[in-house]
Amino acid sequence: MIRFNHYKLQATSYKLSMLDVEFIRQNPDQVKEGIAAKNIDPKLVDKFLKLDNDWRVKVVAVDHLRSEQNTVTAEMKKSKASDVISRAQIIKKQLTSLEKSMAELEKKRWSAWSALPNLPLPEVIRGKSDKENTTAKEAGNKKEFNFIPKDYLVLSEVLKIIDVKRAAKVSGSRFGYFFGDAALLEFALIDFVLKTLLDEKIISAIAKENNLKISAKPFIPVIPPVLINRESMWGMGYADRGAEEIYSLEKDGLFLVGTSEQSIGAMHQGETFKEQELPLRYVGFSSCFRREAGSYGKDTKGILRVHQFDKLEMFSFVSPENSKNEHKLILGIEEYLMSKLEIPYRVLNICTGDLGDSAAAKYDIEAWLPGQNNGKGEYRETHSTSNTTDFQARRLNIKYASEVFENGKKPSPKFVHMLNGTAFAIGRAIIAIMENYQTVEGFIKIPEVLKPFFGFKLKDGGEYFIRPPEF
RNA sequence: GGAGAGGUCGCAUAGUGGUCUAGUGCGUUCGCUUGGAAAGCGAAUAUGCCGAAAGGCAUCCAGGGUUCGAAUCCCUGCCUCUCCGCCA
Repeated sequence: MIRFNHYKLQATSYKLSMLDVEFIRQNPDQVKEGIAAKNIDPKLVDKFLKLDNDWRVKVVAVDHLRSEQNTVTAEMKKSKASDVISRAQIIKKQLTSLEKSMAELEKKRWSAWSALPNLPLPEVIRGKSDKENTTAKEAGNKKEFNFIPKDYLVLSEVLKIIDVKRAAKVSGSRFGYFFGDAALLEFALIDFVLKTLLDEKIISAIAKENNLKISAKPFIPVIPPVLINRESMWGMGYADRGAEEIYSLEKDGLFLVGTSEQSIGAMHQGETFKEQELPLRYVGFSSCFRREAGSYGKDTKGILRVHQFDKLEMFSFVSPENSKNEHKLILGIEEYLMSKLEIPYRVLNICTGDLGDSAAAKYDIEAWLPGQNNGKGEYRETHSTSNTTDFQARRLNIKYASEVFENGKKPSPKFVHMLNGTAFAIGRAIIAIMENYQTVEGFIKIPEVLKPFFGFKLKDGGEYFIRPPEF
């Protein structure tokens, strides 16, 4: 169990905020509704408000006393009379004890505040668990196989491209080696994603396809650190609930990212963008690390659920009025990538009960895996995109400043909205390719869109099949 | 890992116990000036909290300590730079 020390953060983070305090005070019922919809006890709101109120009373008292102290200190410059000194000493004593009790309240208030998750957007379906997620659409043609399609693990056994047994010797369960063409598939997917996300024309076309009036600014490729500090992890909203999912290096105070979202989002902490710099879009590539502590017994075989995998991740910083469209654009890109790969998928609207702490809205994409369920096929999650609105931005103090005057003045900087979405989780994408592109012989045909990368291997007829080593 | 230097208001710098409610320069904004601009002149220019407001309080990397009083003194941590060592 990892323990995050919020109190250490508290003093440096008093400038920061989680949910807007003023909003919680003015709209407690709305906050309770949103929290309850996420299956979190709405009484936390009352707990926070009580502590908030007590703390404010203390702050006023302390400020008043400090003001007195400043007055006496100023007198002291002129006269060091004994009555002035004794008054100063009395104030100091009172202050010391008052400040102590204020600090205690501040800690309690801080952790109560910190425990409140982001609120779901009003249009998100209210639901208890993933069972109440709804299917927004199904897309792509499921191939008709004239044989029973095999599970990717069965295929790789013969093809010798994924090895979990040796990985178990070296690292334990839930790890894998990717060999040969499986490794090349990873590089091909990276190549394909970058060609897509760096191309303004493609992004513009995707926006048009989805009827979005939105900038077609390309993504900036980034390879971020995978070890990040506590403040950054906390700021991205991953340190409170679900901390047991995170690998930590206690000795160094560092944490392994579960997704490059965490290191990309946190890199702009404390910064203020100019409005014209937005949207700011990144596509990150990194290894991702997950303890999978809560998933004992789930997907224990193979590489569907592993402790380490590589992922290409989209991340956007946008102004608040653009975040819903940005979310749809990211979903649109995910769908574009899947449709270009010609893998059938469905899009899920994630209900409130299945949202994480930082998300206000979320869509998942599940790819069709024909080899699962004894060849009957099954949908499995491959993509996920969340709009965290201003939740992460508040915790990390990321704002943007408008150059447009309002009432003859520049408005003060506002919090940005931050969004993330999977381009490809490589392992799962490779699984989807293997199962959807398998042949009766147990070979894997390379998808059309990935062919350019495999150009040097293309055989007669411009095709290339992954085959067992003896071929 | 060893030795040294340093972290001050957007940037650059001054500041070694009360005169710092932090000076100066640059940048930025507004005004004057101008046919228009530049220059010049004048003014403004951090954030957070409490407050209806007036105003008050806090913040000089962070945390702790000394003191009636800390940017300044002491301790700890983090970060940056220079040199040495090790290293893809």
